[in-house]
Amino acid sequence: MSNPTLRQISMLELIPRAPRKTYAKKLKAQLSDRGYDVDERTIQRDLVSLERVLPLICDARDKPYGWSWAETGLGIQAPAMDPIEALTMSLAHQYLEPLMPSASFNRINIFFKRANETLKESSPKLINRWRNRVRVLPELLRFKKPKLNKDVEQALYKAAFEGLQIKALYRKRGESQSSLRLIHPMGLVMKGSINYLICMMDEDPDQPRYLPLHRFERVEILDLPVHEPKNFNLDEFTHTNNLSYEYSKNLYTFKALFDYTAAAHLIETPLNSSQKTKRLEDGRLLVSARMTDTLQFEQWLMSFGSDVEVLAPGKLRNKFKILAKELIKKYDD
Amino acid sequence: MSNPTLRQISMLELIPRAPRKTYAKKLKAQLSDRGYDVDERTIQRDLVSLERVLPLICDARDKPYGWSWAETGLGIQAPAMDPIEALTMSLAHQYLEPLMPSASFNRINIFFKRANETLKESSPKLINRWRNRVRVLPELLRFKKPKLNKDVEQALYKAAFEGLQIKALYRKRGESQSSLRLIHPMGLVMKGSINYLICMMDEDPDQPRYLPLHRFERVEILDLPVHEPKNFNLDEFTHTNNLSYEYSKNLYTFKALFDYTAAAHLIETPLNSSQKTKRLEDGRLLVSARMTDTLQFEQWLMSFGSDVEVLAPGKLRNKFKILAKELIKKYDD
DNA sequence: ATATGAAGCGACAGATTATGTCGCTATGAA
DNA sequence: TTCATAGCGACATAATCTGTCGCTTCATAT
Repeated sequence: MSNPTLRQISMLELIPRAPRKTYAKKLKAQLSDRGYDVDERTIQRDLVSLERVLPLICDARDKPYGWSWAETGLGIQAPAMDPIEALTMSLAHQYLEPLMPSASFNRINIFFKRANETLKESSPKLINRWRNRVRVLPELLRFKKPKLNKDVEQALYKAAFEGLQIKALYRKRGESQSSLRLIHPMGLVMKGSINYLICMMDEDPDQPRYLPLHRFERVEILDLPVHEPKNFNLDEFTHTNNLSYEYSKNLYTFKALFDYTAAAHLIETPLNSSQKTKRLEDGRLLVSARMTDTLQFEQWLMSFGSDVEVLAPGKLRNKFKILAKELIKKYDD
Repeated sequence: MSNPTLRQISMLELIPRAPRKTYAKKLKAQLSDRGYDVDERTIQRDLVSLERVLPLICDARDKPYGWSWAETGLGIQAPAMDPIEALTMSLAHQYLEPLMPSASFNRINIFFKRANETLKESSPKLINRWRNRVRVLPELLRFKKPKLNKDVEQALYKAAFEGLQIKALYRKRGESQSSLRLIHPMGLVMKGSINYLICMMDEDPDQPRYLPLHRFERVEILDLPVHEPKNFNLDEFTHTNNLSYEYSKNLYTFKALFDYTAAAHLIETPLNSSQKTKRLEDGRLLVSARMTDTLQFEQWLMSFGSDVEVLAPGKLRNKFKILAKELIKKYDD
């Protein structure tokens, strides 16, 4: 344990990225916990010597000096990402980019940057080819993402994680002015391009609410633990508040006829493992499966337009009957 | 540069994760390139001394010994992930899990594992709370993901990245037997839960094809560069092959009336920056925007069922008219 | 069976480094 | 001014690092 290498590696792992910083004394304590009991002087010397060869920054404006990794520096990573891992990371990057709020996404960009570094090093010429040759295609329409303040986002995550009350400037839907509120964060829900804070508000201490993060203007974390209803259950909350789409936990046996080309993909990516398909003589595809009763599923069915005919359950077929009639009413002029 | 710490860190960064391995001699050469010119004996000694304190594995069955990081070991990472970064990573994890092919996803799991490690350390009690209090909700129906062989996937990525021909056992849609083919990989397209290899096949050397990865049974990478059509353009290919949904690059001015509650989210997450909304006296929401002509957009509109009435363009309104008539035909019995 | 070569390992010695200690200095707060 | 805190230079000693060399082992070629 008296190995200077290992101690220095541990120390490097303890130094945060700028703008956060740490101090010799703190490092001494942390290293001591890990079994490296050395003089503070040694740590100072280590820091200075590592600073010469790594992107470390010493903020010497105040004493004690604050040490951090340069914001853009690449740091250390071992073991090396292998090229396939790196490719997969660059894919993950493409998957996430349109989905995550950009403030969050930027925050972890450094990991994807490192993946690209790896690729660049292993085959500098191929990386451009890869970029031109890989696409993650959207499955559905992409909406504009609401703008989200980075500090606000960070504070809300932190408060939700640590279970601390916040004082926040929040603008209600439709209102142009935001007002100061005391809020007890209880959870986060990401849905499409909108993130919601699930919380209790002091003005109505019985009913949990969901507030889109982008309507927060300023957030201050208080040092008070949140008060929340006993036995609060996030899943239950999202269901009863139409954040997730389940109508009920009811299962029914679904049956429908699809246009073959429109639904051929179901053969390889079935709705679930209960699905059965059969191609009929008229070319159409008969699909049946046990499904839970969700709005989402109905929307998905409707998106097929006239390429689907629902057979069962009767209730669902009926909904489509009504739909047909209402559409005729709208368009038959 | 004669600092043993830095040399050892560099060395650790050069050691791959098991089952891949590296050798003392190779390390000597690589370190020499980086300016650390030391004897091979020194490297051997470093390896042995680091093995005692880090999850390194020495495969001593053959000589030269093969060195690697233990498959499950956590490795080194500096600078420290800050807690917010770690939270964001754990979010990214939730976003990706249902989207990525699981073979890929497992491959980069180690990064998310590390994020959890960070959280566990900073607030061991809160991590469970976080798990219970954060949800990424699906925007659309999730299908079962086709099973994908890990080695096959890895080989196809590699071949696509490096532009090498492959010999593969591929099963055509509908066929139960797979057959051996010579294939020239040109790109990858991820769409929903299916990944496609874009490639030329020797049996038809003019027309690029797209083959779902899960229909490959075995892949062998050859050491021959791919032959591909001149000026191949992936985006063009996906458009003309219905992988991406664009009908044309045509823009039109879209106008429709939405049920207010069904479409209220458009106010905060507009279709694009050209969108304008207006609430009418009857409560409905008039939405207009410049849109490109895509199947996807039409499907999205249809998924609203009778909660939308398309006004313009006339062509699109007409499509809905026809839809209404066809639905009536199907359901009016 | 023998020769050959490659790789690992122990030993050694000299050079280098690492470390704790101490005292001095600079800085800001009381 | 005094006091406390940190940083820093110096120093002596212990610990280490490193290149070298020769021995051993093992697999392969002859």
